[in-house]
Amino acid sequence: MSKKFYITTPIYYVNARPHIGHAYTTIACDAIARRQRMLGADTYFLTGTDEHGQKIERATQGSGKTPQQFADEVSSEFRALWGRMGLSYDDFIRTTSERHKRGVQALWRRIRDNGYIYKGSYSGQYCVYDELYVDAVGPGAPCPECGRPTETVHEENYFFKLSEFGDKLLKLYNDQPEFIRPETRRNEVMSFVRSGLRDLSISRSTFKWGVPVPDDPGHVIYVWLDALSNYITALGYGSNDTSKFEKYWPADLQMIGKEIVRFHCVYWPAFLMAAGLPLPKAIVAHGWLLFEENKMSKSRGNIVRTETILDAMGSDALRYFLLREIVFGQDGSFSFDALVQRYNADLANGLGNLASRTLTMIGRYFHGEVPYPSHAAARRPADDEVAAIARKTIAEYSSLADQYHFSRALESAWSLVAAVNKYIVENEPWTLGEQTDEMSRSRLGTILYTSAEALRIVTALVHPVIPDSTARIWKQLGLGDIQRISLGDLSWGQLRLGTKLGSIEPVFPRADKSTIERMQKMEEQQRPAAASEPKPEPATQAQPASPAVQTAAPPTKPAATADGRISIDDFAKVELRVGQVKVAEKVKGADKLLRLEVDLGSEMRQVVAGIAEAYAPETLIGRKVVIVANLAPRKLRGLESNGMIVAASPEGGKPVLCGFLEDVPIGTRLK
RNA sequence: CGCGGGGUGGAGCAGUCUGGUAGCUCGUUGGGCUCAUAACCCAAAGGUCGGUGGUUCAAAUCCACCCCCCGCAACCA
Repeated sequence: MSKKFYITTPIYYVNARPHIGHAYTTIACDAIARRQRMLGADTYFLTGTDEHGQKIERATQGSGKTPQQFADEVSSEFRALWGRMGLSYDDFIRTTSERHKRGVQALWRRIRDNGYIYKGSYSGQYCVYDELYVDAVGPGAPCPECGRPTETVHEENYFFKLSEFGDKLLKLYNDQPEFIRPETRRNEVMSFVRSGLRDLSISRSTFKWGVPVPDDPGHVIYVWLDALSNYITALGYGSNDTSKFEKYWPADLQMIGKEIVRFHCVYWPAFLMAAGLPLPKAIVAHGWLLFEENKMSKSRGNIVRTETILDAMGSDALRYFLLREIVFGQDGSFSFDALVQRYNADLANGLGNLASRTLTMIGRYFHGEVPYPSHAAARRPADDEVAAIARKTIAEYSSLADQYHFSRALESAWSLVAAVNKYIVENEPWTLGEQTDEMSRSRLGTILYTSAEALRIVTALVHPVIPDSTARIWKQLGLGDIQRISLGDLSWGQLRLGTKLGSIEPVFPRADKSTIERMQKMEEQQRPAAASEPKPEPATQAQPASPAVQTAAPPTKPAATADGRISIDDFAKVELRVGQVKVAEKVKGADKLLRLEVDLGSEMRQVVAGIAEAYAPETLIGRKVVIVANLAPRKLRGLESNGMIVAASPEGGKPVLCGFLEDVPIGTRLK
């Protein structure tokens, strides 16, 4: 019986549309799944979407859509993109599907019947964004995870006895050091668990969009319990047919992003332990993908759309880049420049060119049939060296790929490409091609066989990473269907003599500056369109049904004309006045804040301004500044700020105070 | 002591767990080749691996302390 391999991606929350970060995780899993299939494992690759929760329910309020419609839309976007990228998942689970709901409820019952669920009440702060209760902070306090304001809630909930699992979890981490990788994540989790676990609220009664708690339909199951269980419900857990569950569970690898480590490494194993189910064998957390050094975020507007890269360069270019350039587990940086450079250097000039030169020569000198390597007089040590390097590469690549060190594995594969290029140059097959004597022909055959065989090996090894282009090279080598090869058996010398080459065509056309420009243009065109798209964030905040709520949505813009300009009346609402700084001092405990007392002529105002990094307090005394005089007061670091100081704020630079070239009386209004 | 990530040739990064000639890509300079996608190969210049101390026959790697940079939040009305 063949080995099985069950691999999962996180299920993606439909709160956000698919972007390159989602693609990164899924591509990594796809490459692993493909490799496992080529190794002969009975592989099952799961991905899906997470669709419940208050955030989704709120997002659709006032939009005219039901949560289900909204989830359907975004979920299908994920599937469309994955389809376009040819991702080889075996199943796509949605948390709103019947099979999932049934499974979650079955899991709930089992945990409950084992005595790990009780009813209690909670009153305190709750972060809607993270779907998380926040301990020990007052009303309106920001969420420690995301900084968004929390809401005060009073709920009767079901609780999970997480507190009973601390020791068992620590034992798990100790006994199975491979359970969480990389190690920094493991350390984080261990210190989190050591600091003590509290029981976890696992139901909500304040909203409806979720899976009902069995036997108590007034509650829905906590989204994380709901979401995490997808990994088993997709296998039929809790259904009539549990054959897949029996066969594939526990998972061999659960891939996650570093932001959800706690849920997967603490809560999930605890839930499983409580249910008496086997635990996954490994959880691997990858890093974040940054865009040109910055974190990608909606607010920055720098999320790169995967479609753009697919359109301009194809799926393999992206796959190769992400897995080669980024050290798996660490944060990585994406940029169009780096993408194109990597593509040209490794794929076009490296593998593509090697294929092209090798196959062209076989076509020209041997009528497109793989020639015979000579075993006799025409053999040179260099030929055996290439074979030796190839053998070493197979071993090295396999070992690194099995540890998910993609970048190093690929580096190793490309060292074989470089070795063959060098071999070709040093042996000058083109010179031999002009000779007709037996010896030269034999030598030429050996060189080209050696090159082609090395090419075949690289192609097979990296097929899981760049499936489309390697399949094409495989065809050009005359080898048929690459899917059928067995990686475990890959070894030097399997290329059959006389193999008839397919038609030769470039697999990786060179990219250049215009490719970059094209991608940038595509992104720019996308942005304004995206802005006008109905935002999932609630636009209507009219009914204060939930008092403390302030979502992260951009502040409501004042009434504006169609082209975004404001009337003079609107401007007149802003009272700008000249003031003179009388007192300036640092706000204690704050890096950026200065407390200023500003003379506006008619009154003194206390203003707190974020300019401490640009101006020393003493240099401001006596200086005339412009103040927004009628701004609503606001507390900053405990101090009330009455007004705002006007400054130019260069992107990424320090603020520069506004001033006048001529002298102006204090209190003068600006209009 | 807020959380996190870093400091390795000009740029970007591996290597650090498991000490033993510091590696890769790009760039620069000079040369070679012409089979190949203006691709390929060779050579050269360029590094006190943030600092100090320690362990060791041996430290980029292990230990201790310190310095600096970046992201996020607290604090940019």
